[in-house]
Amino acid sequence: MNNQYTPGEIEPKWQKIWLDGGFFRASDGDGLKNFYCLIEFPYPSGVGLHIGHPRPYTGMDVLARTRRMQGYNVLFPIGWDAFGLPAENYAIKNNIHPSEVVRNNVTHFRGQIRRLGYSFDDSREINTTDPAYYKWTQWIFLKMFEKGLAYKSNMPVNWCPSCKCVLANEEVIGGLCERCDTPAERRDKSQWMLKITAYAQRLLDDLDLCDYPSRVAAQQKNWIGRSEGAEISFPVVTGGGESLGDLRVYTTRPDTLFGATYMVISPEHPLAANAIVKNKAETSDYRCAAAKKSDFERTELAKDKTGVRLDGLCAVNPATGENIPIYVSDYVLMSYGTGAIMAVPGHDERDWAFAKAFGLPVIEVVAGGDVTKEAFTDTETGVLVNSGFLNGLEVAAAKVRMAEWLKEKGLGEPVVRFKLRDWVFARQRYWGEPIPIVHCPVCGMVPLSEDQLPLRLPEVKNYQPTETGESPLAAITDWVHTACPKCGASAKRETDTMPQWAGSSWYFLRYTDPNNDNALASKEALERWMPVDWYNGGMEHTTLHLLYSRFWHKFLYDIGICAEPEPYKKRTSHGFILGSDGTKISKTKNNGMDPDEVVRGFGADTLRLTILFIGDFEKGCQWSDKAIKGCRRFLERVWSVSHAAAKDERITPELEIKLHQTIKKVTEDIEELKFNTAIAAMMSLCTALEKGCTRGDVKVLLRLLSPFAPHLCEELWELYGGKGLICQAEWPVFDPAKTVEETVELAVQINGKLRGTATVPRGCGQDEAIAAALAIEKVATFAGGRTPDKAFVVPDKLVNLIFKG
RNA sequence: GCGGAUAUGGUGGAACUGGCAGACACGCCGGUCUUAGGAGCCGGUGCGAAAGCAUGUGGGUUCGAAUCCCACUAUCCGCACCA
Repeated sequence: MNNQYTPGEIEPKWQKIWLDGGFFRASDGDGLKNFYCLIEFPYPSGVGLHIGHPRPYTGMDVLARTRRMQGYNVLFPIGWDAFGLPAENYAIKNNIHPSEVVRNNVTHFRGQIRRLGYSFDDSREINTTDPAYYKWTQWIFLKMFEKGLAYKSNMPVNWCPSCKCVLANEEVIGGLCERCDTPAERRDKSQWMLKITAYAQRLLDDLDLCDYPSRVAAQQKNWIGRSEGAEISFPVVTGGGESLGDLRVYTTRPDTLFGATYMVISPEHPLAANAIVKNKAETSDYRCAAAKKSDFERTELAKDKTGVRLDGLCAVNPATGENIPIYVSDYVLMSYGTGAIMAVPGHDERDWAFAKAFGLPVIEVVAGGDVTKEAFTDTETGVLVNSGFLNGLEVAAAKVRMAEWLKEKGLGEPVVRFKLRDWVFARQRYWGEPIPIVHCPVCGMVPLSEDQLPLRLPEVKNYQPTETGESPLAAITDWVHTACPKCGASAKRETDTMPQWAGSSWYFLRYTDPNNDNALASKEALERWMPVDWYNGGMEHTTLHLLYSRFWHKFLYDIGICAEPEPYKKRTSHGFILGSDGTKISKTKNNGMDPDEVVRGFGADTLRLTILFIGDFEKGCQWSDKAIKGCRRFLERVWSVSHAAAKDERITPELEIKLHQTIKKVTEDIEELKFNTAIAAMMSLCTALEKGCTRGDVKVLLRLLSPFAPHLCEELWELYGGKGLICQAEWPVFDPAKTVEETVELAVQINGKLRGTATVPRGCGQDEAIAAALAIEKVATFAGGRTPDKAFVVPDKLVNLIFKG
């Protein structure tokens, strides 16, 4: 008999059997209990799988395998998010076509993933760079164009000088390019935009329909950034009293209008370039200096307030009727609100700092603080003062009263604002979906018709990004020059491509029907599988992919493609995994692990177990080689105990309670992604089995363990289990009555201090428990015949006896 | 500054709804088998000689607090001149 556990042999064996048998293919049959379980599909980079991948994949694989054993028809797909800069940069460096780079990387990834024994549905693999796939990415874009949600606009965008490409706001982290940490510059460019802001309110409201962790929901809420306030008009006049129209401001504190002692406009505001301004040279210098600053510099230098007064102009505070000066300062952003503010230095920190720097008056209009020392920004406790008809009101009431007053006088109205900006949706690079729009000198922007999709990426010799900010596609004249689909005149194609986020914004829909050529997916398939039951992914995608894909899905819902307003029923997030030294994994530091190496050395099952055992799935954790050994040891023990088990199939009564307890624990822990404690429970069960057990006992453990260590369990199931494969076996069910012992140990305390334990029958009454506690020698000695003054009994848990004096 | 989280032995980490803190594992110590052990198996292992003391710090509530409340500190993540 083979008594050696040899993962190197049994793992490839089972991987082949699973694949050949198609055991993990989801069925599109009717009347089944369906479960759609999703991981974020990987970007197939050249270096292959790294430590970050196996953790979420293994976690979700455990869930998928468990669900199948519980009788569900499970969709657990994988695909490749393969457009994007790294493949293109690699292609440039090594002079290989990006599509070939992707093909090689995918082959590598697929092999690595297979060697880890994941139960992905191999028949539904998708690839965002496949024209049959991106046809539908382009189709969705055209639908958005049709509805006015995709538009071209000339506006300041984030430009990465290193990637030579624009970035979405979400891709700029602290002023730096997310990908290469180069400070992003601001450039004025005509760009394709998607009007995600049109969905801001719904993206916020519908968070209530989703089961998201609080940190995810909070982060999205924050990013959408809703605020309620008012827009107010301030008349602008020249020194001579001549009217120049109104200056509109947005404020969340209309109640403080009486305290507005000056105004500030952004350097980009049209009024800053007004011809009537007397100190034109000075203001113009300031505007140029601000324009030159990158966003990075503008935020880094944030705290020092600079600015220039517009001489020859002033505004009129509509509440007080007083003339107040207007300044230009870069602490006011053109991109939020109206690009102009009323400054209330008494009650806004930034205004206070500016007023101090420029010697401007500070007026207290909300009592409660000391505005000579700092701005008083509290809105809960203050009462209005120096504010005419608002005097004596609390802030909330003052806001209401002011809104009425503004409406009466026609000076302003309530407004809701969001921090969320529209999505910059074009990149000046080669390796992305071509935007299916033609620029016609006669008709303007003309969309391709549906039958002209997919618009394929042309072959090029040179993918180098250009210094001018034009896409490499612009150099392919054959491709660029085309006939207008509408009038036939000679026209030019759009040469920008879509960002990497395009393909991933709807991929989960394609899995439901991956080969459909007539629709992005059939209605039946979408209804069968959507919404995704459980989507696990990384926190880093909360404001990017998660928000973008919710937006696209809502749009598809609006045009009748999808039946549900939200794509994901439940979202969880695995913690970030750090290197063995507690820092971010990096190749140079050699603090990570190579999955292939661990598979070779210990086996895939050991790797799967280790990566889940190492800590709480949803919290961050540190990779450590130490844990591998213990997990491999455990599998060896399962191997030996299975061989050593008595041939009897009946369960041993002594173990029965432990078995039911473990089934309960493992089943419940998997639902909560508490894989680490589930594994601990199985280790403990294994220890119990080692003291003597039957094959029936072992079979319970094998089924519980099989989602975690599927190869080993298949092998042992084949040897001792019985019919079929363990991946198709039934998940064990526990009997709640059998999870509890007949007797329990009560903790016995005297005056709150633990003094011993007493064994009593489960469910015994108070008096019996107290009597048992008093019977303990130590307690009896202490009591010396006295009865306790008081006693607290927690049934089946604890007795606390109180003796006074 | 705002929002979200975390803090428990030598280490990774457990602990239901307030009820025996340290499950499970690593490491370490001892034993055993062995020509040998960086293998296996068995036993021990929070600190303290003990009374006792222990869940980042300081208070509080309670018969009883890792858990609840208040005030801090430290670390991590996200956002940040958003009016």
